[in-house]
Amino acid sequence: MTRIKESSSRNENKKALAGECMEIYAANIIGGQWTLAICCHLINGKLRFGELKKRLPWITERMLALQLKKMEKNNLVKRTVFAEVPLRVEYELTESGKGLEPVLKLLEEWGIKHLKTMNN
Amino acid sequence: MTRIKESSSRNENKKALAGECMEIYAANIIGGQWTLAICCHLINGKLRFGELKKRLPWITERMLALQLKKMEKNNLVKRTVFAEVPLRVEYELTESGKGLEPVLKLLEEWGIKHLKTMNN
DNA sequence: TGTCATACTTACAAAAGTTATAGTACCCTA
DNA sequence: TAGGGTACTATAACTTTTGTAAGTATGACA
Repeated sequence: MTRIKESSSRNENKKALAGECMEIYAANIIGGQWTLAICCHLINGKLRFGELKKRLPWITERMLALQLKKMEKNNLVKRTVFAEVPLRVEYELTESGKGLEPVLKLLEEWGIKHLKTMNN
Repeated sequence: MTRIKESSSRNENKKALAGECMEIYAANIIGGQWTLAICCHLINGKLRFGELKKRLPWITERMLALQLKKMEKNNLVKRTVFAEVPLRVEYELTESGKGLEPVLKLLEEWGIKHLKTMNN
């Protein structure tokens, strides 16, 4: 999972900020390059690894696997393995993950407005 | 400002995602390590460079300057220089920046709830 | 003349995050 | 026995972000 150095100033700062401020904590959790994109696709229901891959044409398998693992660890998605052949693994949002929906909506609204202010 | 390589896959992916999805666009804008922290402090009114520095004890001058410059470019903050001696420079949120307030609130609420789900 | 305060900037280095490419394990089917 | 599909993993290279330490410009003031 690309280990991080617990003792780096960078990491310390990040933890300190997230510790004293819940919006920063939240932003850290949803902040990976592909995290929100994955959320957007899962918000309509569960998907298999391969389905997600198809919907995110530019992601590499490694990144998809890494992000999903991180999201699972962060309690955003639930992973279910079906012992079939070929193997089937399904990913779906947890309750906490679904709770992001209003956040995403607001972010989207803000983004639209903000983009307009940038174009003049 | 630490130039980025326009042609990297990484940058292309980022642009593609932000282009098709406004919540990702928004997340990219507020996603710097210190961006939200700075917003939180400016939400109560304008502050000078040195005042911000005091309120963010672990930030380096370099990072503060970089983030503020990026936030100015992204139309989140307005920079005003007063030709006094010693120099005085004030930073305040733009209208767009102030528009982040409800987003921050929701993020905070989500963060609090989410944190609870992680502690058991 | 030298020191002080403010608001930066620069050069360099380290860390974290992302991408590229190839390979694994499982078991089914031909 | 060989090939195929699914869901990954391993390793290394590369890009971006952040940190460290030192230096700049300005003009007031002693």
